[in-house]
Amino acid sequence: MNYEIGKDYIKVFDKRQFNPIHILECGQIFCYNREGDIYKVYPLDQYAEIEEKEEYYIIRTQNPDFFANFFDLRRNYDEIKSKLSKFSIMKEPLDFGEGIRILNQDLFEMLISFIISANNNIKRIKLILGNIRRNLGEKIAENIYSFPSYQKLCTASEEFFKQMGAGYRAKYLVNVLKQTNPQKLIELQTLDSINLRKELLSLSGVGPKVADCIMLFGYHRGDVFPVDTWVQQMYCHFYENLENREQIRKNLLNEFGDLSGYAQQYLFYFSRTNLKNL
DNA sequence: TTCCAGGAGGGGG
DNA sequence: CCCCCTCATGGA
Repeated sequence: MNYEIGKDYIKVFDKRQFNPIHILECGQIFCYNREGDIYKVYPLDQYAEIEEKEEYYIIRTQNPDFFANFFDLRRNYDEIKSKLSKFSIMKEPLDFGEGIRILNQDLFEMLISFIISANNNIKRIKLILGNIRRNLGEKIAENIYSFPSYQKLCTASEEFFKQMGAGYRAKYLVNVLKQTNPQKLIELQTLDSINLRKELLSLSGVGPKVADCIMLFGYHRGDVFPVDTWVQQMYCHFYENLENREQIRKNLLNEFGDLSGYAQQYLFYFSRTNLKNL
């Protein structure tokens, strides 16, 4: 893709392959804010601001290399979209979510974030994670705090996570911090998707859907299809009435193969914002 | 008031 | 294996 890296910025010229609104609002990330025309993004302990210019988007950051990888800039999404466009069901979602990219997010942050996401809504997920950041993280910008380190999170109690709003998921968080750590998650990268999924499923608070989200947004696996309530509604609307999410997942994986992860994100974004009006 | 949200854990059959 | 229930919380 056409982009330019400077000392403290990245300019992205191909607006059809990079739309910060769709990238950030499509449900894959919880650490961002919009202030006027500027998007502020703060994965892990990094920080960037994105603004649209006439000929390009500019990402202002002290760590452009990190965000070039974070925004998956080296991947050509024209190819992916071209292949996906052969599926008739993808026509509208591709148009609606033009410029979506699958982010390369931190494994440990994905684990914690998507445990909290279970049976929850995005607004409240952002709220809970923001509470945890504000209480355990370090200030990295005005009113913005870093994602806490593993060591810092380990000092937190179940009662603390409940106070942050995590509800009954507080117990899962305390448990999972004992089961694994960031380094162990990195070491799982070498596993094939079947065994990686098996390992993730052994963790507290990680079921089929959460495991698939971690694999897609953290490990960037294309051969996963997270099935949540929106995907299920989408499937019942466009394919057939099925209540078994595991069966839905298998069918969609069989349909989209290694492009499943990308297809899922377009379909999820489209369904969550439009399906209720169809 | 009831229902729902990027579901998972646990028990019983 | 499957089916059923429960688990906080806040907005609609």
